[in-house]
Amino acid sequence: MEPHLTIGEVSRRSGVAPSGLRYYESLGLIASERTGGNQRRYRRSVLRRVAFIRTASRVGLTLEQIRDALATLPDGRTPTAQDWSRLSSSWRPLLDARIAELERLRDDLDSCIGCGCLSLERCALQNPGDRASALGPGPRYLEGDTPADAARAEARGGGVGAAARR
Amino acid sequence: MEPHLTIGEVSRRSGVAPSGLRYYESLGLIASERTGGNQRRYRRSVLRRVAFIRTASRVGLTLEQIRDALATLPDGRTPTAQDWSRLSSSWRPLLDARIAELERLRDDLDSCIGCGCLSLERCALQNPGDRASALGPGPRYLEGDTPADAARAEARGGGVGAAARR
DNA sequence: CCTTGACCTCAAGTGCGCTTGAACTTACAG
DNA sequence: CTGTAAGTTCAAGCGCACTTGAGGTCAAGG
Repeated sequence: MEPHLTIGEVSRRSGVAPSGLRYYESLGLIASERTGGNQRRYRRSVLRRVAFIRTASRVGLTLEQIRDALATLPDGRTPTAQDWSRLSSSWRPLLDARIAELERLRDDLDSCIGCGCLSLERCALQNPGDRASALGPGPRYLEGDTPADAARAEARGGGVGAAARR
Repeated sequence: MEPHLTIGEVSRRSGVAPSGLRYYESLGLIASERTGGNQRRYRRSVLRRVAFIRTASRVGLTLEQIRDALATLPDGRTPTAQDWSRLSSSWRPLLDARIAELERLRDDLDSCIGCGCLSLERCALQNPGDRASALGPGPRYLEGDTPADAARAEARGGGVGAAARR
């Protein structure tokens, strides 16, 4: 299968803007060949790859983590359904953890709502107990000096592939 | 109650770095008085306010939304437990929605995992059906031109106070 | 009085995930 | 052949939530 999709076609079919696709390529998440006139041409498999990237991103992984996960795909051949399945199944625990944390937060909220306390010392909302925090892929990924930062940094750490672990 | 907490004390007791507290103040989320020597002094109620900010932030609100929510607190008097309760109860639907979305994503993942499809046309993961997306407070808040961006922008829109509704 | 640590302001930097703009080239339809 | 839509590169910008650094001031103990 020779590459024949233009960046515009991939963009339309994936919902990712051309600039986004170029950005993905600059990070090594997708690849393209070039025409004589230096224009990108993609093979159809890039669509699945982009689909994976978008979904993984929705799940909350950083592009770096996704790149690492994609790097574990077989080199020579086109990835099989099993390959993709293996990768995406690794999201499961991550999703479970995120859901659990939000539920805990919600329940704490419920138990606090009557008192309106939000006390720093006593309130469950303020003292998460387990220090699992990070809700989404927020900003600041540095390990910090403050307790709050440290706790946040802890909560991080990917669940896919050889994701950067600290 | 005259203000007597230094920024360092508030920082230690809230877990928010001094720079963070100054940043909050610059955005109008908290207030302080000054000593003769221009140093900040806080009243104790700022601790509860900061607690609210941190928790709301964990829930996924932007600082702007939080500021708007805080603006609905009574002007003259110190907020009561009921005031805080009213504010934080507005998080409930937001949390519920986020949880529901993640669960849907997880379930879709489960049904996809066998096939490893991630097909752009057929896969539930790729066609969320309802276009509720946004997982956490990610980047890019502009309403975009692409379908993907539009869908993302839709998913946004706060649930607290007079949050910017487009 | 002096040192030390905590505080001040202001501008700039960071990290992520892109987008935008300028200046230019290519591909294709008529 | 020509017009135009779509492509190219590169640098810079954006939005959020902060942090960092430079250069200086303040407050309290010895």
